[in-house]
Amino acid sequence: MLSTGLPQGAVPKLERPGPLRERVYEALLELITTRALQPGQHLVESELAGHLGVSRQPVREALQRLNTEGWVDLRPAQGAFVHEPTEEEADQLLTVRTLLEAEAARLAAANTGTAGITALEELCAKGEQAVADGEVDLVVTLNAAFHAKVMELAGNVVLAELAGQVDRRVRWYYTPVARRRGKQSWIEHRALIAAIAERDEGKATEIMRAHTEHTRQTYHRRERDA
Amino acid sequence: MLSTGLPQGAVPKLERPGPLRERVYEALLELITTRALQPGQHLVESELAGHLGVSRQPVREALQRLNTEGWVDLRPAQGAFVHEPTEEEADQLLTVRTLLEAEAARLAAANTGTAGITALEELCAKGEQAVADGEVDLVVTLNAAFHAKVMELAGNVVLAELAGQVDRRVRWYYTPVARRRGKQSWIEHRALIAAIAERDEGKATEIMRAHTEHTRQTYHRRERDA
DNA sequence: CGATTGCCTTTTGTCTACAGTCTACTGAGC
DNA sequence: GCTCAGTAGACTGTAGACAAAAGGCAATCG
Repeated sequence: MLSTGLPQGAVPKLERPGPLRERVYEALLELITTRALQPGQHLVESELAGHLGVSRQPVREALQRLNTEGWVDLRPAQGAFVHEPTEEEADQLLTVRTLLEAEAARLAAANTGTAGITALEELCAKGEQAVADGEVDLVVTLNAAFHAKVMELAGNVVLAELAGQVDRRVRWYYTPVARRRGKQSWIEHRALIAAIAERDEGKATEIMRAHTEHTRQTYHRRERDA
Repeated sequence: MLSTGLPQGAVPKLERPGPLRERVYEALLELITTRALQPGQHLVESELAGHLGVSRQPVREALQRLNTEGWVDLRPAQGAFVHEPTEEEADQLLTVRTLLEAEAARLAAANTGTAGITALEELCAKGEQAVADGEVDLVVTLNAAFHAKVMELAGNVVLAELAGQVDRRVRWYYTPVARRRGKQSWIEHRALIAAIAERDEGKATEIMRAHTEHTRQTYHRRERDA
């Protein structure tokens, strides 16, 4: 026990900058997902290093991590290139996402108590409000938060980690068309909450599966309507 | 098109050593999975570097990759430690594995032609032979090969990648007890092949699910019987 | 005798330098 | 005019060196 009379949360924890490679990683991921770095673009280590004001080393480490996670392709002795999503890959990612999310819904239905339900309902309310207000970016954020919450309630850390990566990449592919699926999406969220509250595993699984399948179909409609 | 009259596979590809970090990565992974490096052990970069005859840099890069894949925990400014599997984590991992493998079985049933069936049957025959001969290591290898083949037939690269990582970690946790599940396992493999050959997606899914669930139960029996 | 504080060792985090390799361009030969 | 060899440039892959942070130990003060 600390014998100083300081109140618990008063000390701002003296924000440590954290490892440089982490921040470089975050920065690059941000640049990629926002399309500031376009697919296929050649990433030169020294350029990025100079641009970010660090040495090549942290940049290298960040690039390698991005490589293992599928964001960039690392061609030997040639450099890093932003990964170019293919139609097939997007479809496969969506398949996996459906699988993981559906399982998360099932586990959430099995484990969640009233506290969790309340949290979901709050997020859902916020989301519906954001849709009504036409705040597109906020809707996207809240949608991610909702799914993340379901994942959290599932209580499977391994599953959550995998789904986190898959989701982020799906969102990357999907961003250009994410705008159109607004209202209907939150209706489905409501149904999911109900199923979880009833602890109906099968129902929750099916609703989530249908929900992410709708997302996939929206994605595929992209080409025709674009 | 190459105009040289050389046969296609004749040139031994002039074996390039490949990036050092890759080889270091493989080496460390081998050391971890074989328990040469025990869970919780502190991995010192300079030691590993000296031991492997390389500089610290490739070791660092390998460690970071191992970190993102969950093999080691990288505590800031303190170093790398071999990850210590917990009971809970093992269970979650097995859950995810069941999920991924079952989906792979479903997709394999949907896509596989006669060539694929033949390949599976060959692997299965080899496996049964190895069980009969009591060649334990070979059985483990063939089991992995069989599941990898099913995954390949599923034709979903993303799914395969995820399952590959999960499987490898499961096998790490599971190795000490992997010995006991021999004969029964290959009977189930036979059933799975039949379901895939019939293109019965539901049946294939269920068989694979039951199969990996058996594995999980075997794992949990470990404590009592050990 | 116990707690605290300062120093010291160890290890990581970062930067700079050098060597190997691939690409693209230039110029000569056919 | 086209092809091919040669060469120069650029970038990555690797190594070594320096600085900063964390943990451990001992000496000191209460």
